[in-house]
Amino acid sequence: MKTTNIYTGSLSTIVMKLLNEHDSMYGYQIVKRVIEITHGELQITEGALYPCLHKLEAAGFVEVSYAMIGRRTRKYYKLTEKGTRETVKKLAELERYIQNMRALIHPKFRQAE
Amino acid sequence: MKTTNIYTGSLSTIVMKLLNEHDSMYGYQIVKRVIEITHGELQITEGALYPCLHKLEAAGFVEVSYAMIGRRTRKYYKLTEKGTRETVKKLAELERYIQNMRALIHPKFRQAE
DNA sequence: AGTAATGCATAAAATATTTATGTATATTTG
DNA sequence: CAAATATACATAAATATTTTATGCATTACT
Repeated sequence: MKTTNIYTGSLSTIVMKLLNEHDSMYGYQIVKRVIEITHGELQITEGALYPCLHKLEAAGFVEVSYAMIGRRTRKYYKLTEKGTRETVKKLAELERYIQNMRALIHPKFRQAE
Repeated sequence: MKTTNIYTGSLSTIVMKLLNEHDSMYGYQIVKRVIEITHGELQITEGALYPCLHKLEAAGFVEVSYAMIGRRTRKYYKLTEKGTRETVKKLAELERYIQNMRALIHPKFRQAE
């Protein structure tokens, strides 16, 4: 039984929060930044990241611009206003997740009934 | 774009921790207990729970016993020793997840480089 | 008697991620 | 300078997980 990945379902939250902080980022930069912040504990795969970014774009949560670096095209993603509102929701959801998991895991921390 | 479920990937951790606390539980009880603890915010579906329990059993993490309640059979799950060791790992993984997500979400909380 | 709750379970569809692969440019290092 | 590594995008197949839908049967409530 391959242990399930607990990070499943968190990718878009992570990406959107990073975009919210950095104003504008490109894919490779996101991958590196996550490794940096989590000290290598979380390594986003490109196969997950790019489809995620494309979905965010399709949903109107990010907008895209291009930059030429030498002869190479770099694709920048930036949160739209709609995307920023969605990010707020995602972060609130994450906070609730953490609170709920705390309640489940540390019964002492359970809120009053 | 249907928002992704952040609880994805956490089900077996939740189940194993509850089993660890309660010594022995049956499926329906797990569903109800999670609703109770999270004040209805997390509702485990049976379609997810039962396959999860069966996988835990196949992996040797839980063992099963039956009880007759009236004319109805109730199936109890109990952590094995191996399952308890796995639960410890899962909980450590969850703590790391929360720390990493905190580092990603609240840059102020980031650990020293 | 009919509805809701208890209790198990599976299957189809939807969703998400990992792994593998592909293409191309740029930089570092022996 | 050639080879290895890093940068940078992307997609497809396989895998994993969950939601939604369905089914069966018993028990409690109204």
